[in-house]
Amino acid sequence: MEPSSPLTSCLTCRLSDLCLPCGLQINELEQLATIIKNKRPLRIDELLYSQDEECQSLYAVKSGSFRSFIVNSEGVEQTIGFYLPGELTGLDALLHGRFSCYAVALETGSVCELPLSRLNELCVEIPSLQHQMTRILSKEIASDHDQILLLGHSSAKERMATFLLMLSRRYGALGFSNTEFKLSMRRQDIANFLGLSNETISRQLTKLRKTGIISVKQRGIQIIDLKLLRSIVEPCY
Amino acid sequence: MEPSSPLTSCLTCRLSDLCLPCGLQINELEQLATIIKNKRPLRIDELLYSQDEECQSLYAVKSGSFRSFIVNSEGVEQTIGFYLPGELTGLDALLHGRFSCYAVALETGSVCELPLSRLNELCVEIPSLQHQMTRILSKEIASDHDQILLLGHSSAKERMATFLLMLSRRYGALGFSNTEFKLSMRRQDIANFLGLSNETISRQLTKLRKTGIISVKQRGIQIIDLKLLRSIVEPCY
DNA sequence: CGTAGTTTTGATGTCAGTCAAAATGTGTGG
DNA sequence: CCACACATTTTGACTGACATCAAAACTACG
Repeated sequence: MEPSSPLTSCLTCRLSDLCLPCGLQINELEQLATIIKNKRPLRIDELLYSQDEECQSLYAVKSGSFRSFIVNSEGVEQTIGFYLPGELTGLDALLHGRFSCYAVALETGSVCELPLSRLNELCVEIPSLQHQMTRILSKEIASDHDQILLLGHSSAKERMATFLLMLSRRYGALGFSNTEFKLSMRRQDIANFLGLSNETISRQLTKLRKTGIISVKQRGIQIIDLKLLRSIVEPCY
Repeated sequence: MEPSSPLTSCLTCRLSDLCLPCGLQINELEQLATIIKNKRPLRIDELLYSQDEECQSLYAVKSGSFRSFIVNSEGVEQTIGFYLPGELTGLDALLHGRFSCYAVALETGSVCELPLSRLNELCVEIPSLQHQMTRILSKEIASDHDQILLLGHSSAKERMATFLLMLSRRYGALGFSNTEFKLSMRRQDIANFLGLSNETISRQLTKLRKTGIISVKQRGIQIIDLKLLRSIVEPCY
């Protein structure tokens, strides 16, 4: 009998190169797999965790997609990011042991639950697991810095292009098409993420469609001219 | 004879509660102190490290202040943050081993250099040091999220107030006055950090001065009505 | 088929950017 | 100590990109 159900085993998971197991030996993977708890699938709009809630576990996205957002004292909501399969959520909770944002399912999806107490024990035992944790934390910081640059110094057009390119890259890394994908979030969510209004998102998508760079069918996006899309962000292209 | 010069010893450093040593035992502090290298003081505008440069060490600010910024492919500069004494820089380099931003001295200052190879060894030996590293990484993520919220959803007035309150809090934590301090950065740096123009910074400071909330004498700032300043950011105040 | 939610489109307003110039500060050499 | 050059900050006038408001079009789902 396996130490854990096949569904949660990191050994057979096709996401293992993107996720926490990256760089681990087989016996270490087995150890990691033993601490993972199954969480029942979440449905659209279901909360994975809430801001200020005590953080007992981190969560790795197994399927579906999630949106994280913070709410400030005035009730203003800011979408911080979107999580796709293989990505780890809740890293900002390691400071005080409480989640500093909400995470909500954008579609039906599932996660691997990693109880913090056991994860911490394992990190002491397996230095390469600790190392991978540190790399994931550092990656989050680097990508937050990119987001700060985007929000501080880009036009609506550049933000829209950057957003589509970011999804393209991440879907590509997952083995999906990097030119054709379905948005799991509403226009409103994209707008909030990019610091724009949903009307502006709509208009920018229309412009990109009319110039033949993309095709838009509701949530379905097809990137027709990837180079031209890149040139919006990097004119040297 | 001491294992390291008194200047770099974490045992006597008044910043130890804010910095990497937080939560460590005395013997662990001694170990940490042995790996710290002295760096000669940096003068204004001197680079501590550069974007894309190989990261051999992290740096903890000992005195003075630093500005970190990234430059995108178009040459656009975005100030990511300001580092005050007790704060650790270069955390975004842990992913690929290269700095992903520049760090420059805003005034004469000095740093403790922490060679990564030795720091990593020590983290394996001392779990509470590793834990503190993780907390510092998580703190950086949480504060980046706050910055994303600020850039995505705040007016110029709110950004200016938030910036002053952030400095007030951090100077306070260092044991300095939280109502009277000298800005070490130019208006242009503040503007770039907040995603605004330097003219807007100037105008916002003038407005705050005229309403009696602060007094401005060049780089010298005095917060006259802290509550009123807070109420700009949190109306419930 | 009808209702509710989402997206698109259009008209108008505003906050902050840009440009330009004046005011103030800083540093250097005589 | 002063005079000059240069950098930074402030102020004013104008502009423009995106927000806001409003309504229509589209989609989804019972």
